Amino acid sequence: MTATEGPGAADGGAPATTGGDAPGRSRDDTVAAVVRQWRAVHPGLDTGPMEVIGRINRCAALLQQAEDAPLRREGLTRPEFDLLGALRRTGHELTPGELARETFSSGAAVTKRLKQLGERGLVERRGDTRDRRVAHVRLTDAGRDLVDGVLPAQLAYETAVLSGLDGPERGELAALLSELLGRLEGRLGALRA
Amino acid sequence: MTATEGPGAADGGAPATTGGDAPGRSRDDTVAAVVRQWRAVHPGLDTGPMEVIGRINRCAALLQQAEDAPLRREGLTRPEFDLLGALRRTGHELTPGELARETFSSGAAVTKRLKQLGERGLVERRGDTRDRRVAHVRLTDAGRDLVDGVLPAQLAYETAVLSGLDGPERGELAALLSELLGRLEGRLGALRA
DNA sequence: CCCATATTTTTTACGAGTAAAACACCTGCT
DNA sequence: AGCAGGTGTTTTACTCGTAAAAAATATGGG
Repeated sequence: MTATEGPGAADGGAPATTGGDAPGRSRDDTVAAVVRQWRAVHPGLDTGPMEVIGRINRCAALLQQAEDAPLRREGLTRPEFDLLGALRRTGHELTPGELARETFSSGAAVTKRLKQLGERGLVERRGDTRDRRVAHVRLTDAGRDLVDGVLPAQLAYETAVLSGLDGPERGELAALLSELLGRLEGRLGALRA
Repeated sequence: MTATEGPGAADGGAPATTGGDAPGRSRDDTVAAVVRQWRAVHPGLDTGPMEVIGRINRCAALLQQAEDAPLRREGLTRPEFDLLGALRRTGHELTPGELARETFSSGAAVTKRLKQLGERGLVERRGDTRDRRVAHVRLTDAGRDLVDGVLPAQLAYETAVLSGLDGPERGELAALLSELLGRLEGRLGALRA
């Protein structure tokens, strides 16, 4: 989780609320073991959400470690690649603020990354003529080439990492995650109390 | 996801490989938008895995922010809680090395956390009598009470956060994630080349 | 016109994690 | 016994992200 997370986390739920049974027999992953321990210690607790949240966290941690491999080969961290990718996929210049929103990171982090990427000749900046507070950032040719060169390797690697899931399973997983994500994005700000 | 990630990341796939259609109509989440942008710029690319990996990363990021709330109220970070939780759910003492494995973090990180948690009176340590390199860490009464006090709030909060998914959906999602996680945990070490 | 306030970006101070080296200690071989 | 090499833990040096303050500029009301 990024970095910071773990299956040692607070998640492990009872199969009680498990409705439809999916394909494949129940593999015994780390989270299942953690859940069993919690249930043994606190039999009364509804550990349901752990099954989902714990696994999302752990999958994210493992996937990121894996995903980083092709990026690292090109000397990029994932946040850096995210920034370059945002510029590449939108196809136009973005301000630091827009980049921060686009990559879900703080403005300060974007400032630092831009400085580094600029020194490496991957991005350029120009000031806005109307409003002299704002800057406009764009990819250099080298930056664009780097993104275009890394992206296929990145996607191929991700495909390999996901190869355990067949087509329909992957589609179902994507759909369920989309459902969850849609709700999280819509409602989380309000819940954050 | 620990930490460092983002939907600005390299994920966004074509619905091409999407087999079985899940319940609910396709919500338009952030990842879907990112995927559309990538496909517009690179029409030939198989963006399939993005749909899954991008969403897992983004969900992990959002969930963690949400999850942190009940923990923060008690002055705990998630890694700290993971460490205390490992001690609580196993029910016995653990060595720093075991704690590192159990919480999927580095030994150095565990050393630092133990120091802080020790200063707060939540854990205690004693040296092994046979092998004087190893230490044994256990929860103090205060530590155990803290975990037991926070856990219900934590789980309740997680339930609320997941309330967008009904029972069967949650079960299916847990099953699919378990499938993926099982394979990742088994195979990732080998793939890490 | 000038001031108060808001906005965009950068700077500062600091906390947290990591990798690699350092320590301290064990174990087995000779 | 003595030492080579291995294991468990901590320390060191460094990187990276963040929150909060600062800097620079815009905007609207009096």
